[in-house]
Amino acid sequence: MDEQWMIGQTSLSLSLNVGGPTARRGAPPVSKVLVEEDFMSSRKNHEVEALEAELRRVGEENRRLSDMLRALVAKYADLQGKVSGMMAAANNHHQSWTTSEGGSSASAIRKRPRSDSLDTASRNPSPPLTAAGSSGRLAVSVTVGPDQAECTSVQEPCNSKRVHADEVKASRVSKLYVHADPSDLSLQVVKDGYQWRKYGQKVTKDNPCPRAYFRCSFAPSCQVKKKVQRSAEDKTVLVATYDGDHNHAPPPKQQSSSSRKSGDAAAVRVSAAPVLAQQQRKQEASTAEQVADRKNLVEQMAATLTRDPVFKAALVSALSGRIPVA
DNA sequence: CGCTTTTGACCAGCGC
DNA sequence: GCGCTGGTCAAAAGCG
Repeated sequence: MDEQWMIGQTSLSLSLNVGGPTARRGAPPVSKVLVEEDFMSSRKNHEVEALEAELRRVGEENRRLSDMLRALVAKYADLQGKVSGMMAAANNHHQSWTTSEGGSSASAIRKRPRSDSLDTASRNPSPPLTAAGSSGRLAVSVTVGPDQAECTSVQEPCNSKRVHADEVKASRVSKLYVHADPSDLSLQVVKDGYQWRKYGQKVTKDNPCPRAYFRCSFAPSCQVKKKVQRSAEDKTVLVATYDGDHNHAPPPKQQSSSSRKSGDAAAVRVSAAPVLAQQQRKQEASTAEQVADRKNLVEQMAATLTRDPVFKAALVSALSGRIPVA
């Protein structure tokens, strides 16, 4: 987003001209003055004073809100700078990651050898982890990218296998939070454009709601896994944990909708919402794509803010104290 | 008939 | 070694 644009919009969105043109001193409607001048003169003076006071108050409110918006924009610019730094660092890290691709793979951390667990997982840029666009659902994704794990090289010998595996795993794990209808007990509502096959369900210790395990069924060699579980705190929130990167493109809409359960039209009406990891790995993206990425990032941020009760409360209190209750 | 889901069993890691 | 826990397998059932 362009903060210059935002600043430029402040006068548009916050110029609350409540008093209207008739509130100006010395410019009353001529026809009314002719007809009711004597009768209305004292009352009009009263109204003009009131309107002037209202105008001053609104102007003050406008100034305060503008200040708030400027502060918000400044904070946004600060955060954006940090994100840019992280992206640059990730780009450097990704280059070294890619060059070390020839050796053993991260899939070697798998506990059990399986016929389908041959190391075919590539380190291709992961497809967009998207927020499901089903009606009324709100999703926020959080990705832990390779840059956020210090030791991600799977070729380095490591004394602690456990720590090493955790680091490798953490480097490819991302979470997606989806607001779902609490009456819908299904864990299938986390639609992200990919085809998933459920292969297990387990009740975990820290959460009474069962956790469902999914595997990417679109490409047999794709080893991406997804865990979906309702949040223990808020059962309307589904937490989808993605493990690994898809080594293929997202299935076309037709194919995605051919699946019996995942055939929800809304499920494929997914925006190509980028997550940080994807942005970090796609420096070569075109300018148009970058603009779209930024737009989606802002949408995600807005969604996050609107879901934050603290933010809402602060906004309500800020506005309620300044907008008169007629 | 082929694919997906369900669900009990099994396995490995970890703490005691 | 034992029990707990998370993750996975695989047979059976369901569905279009």
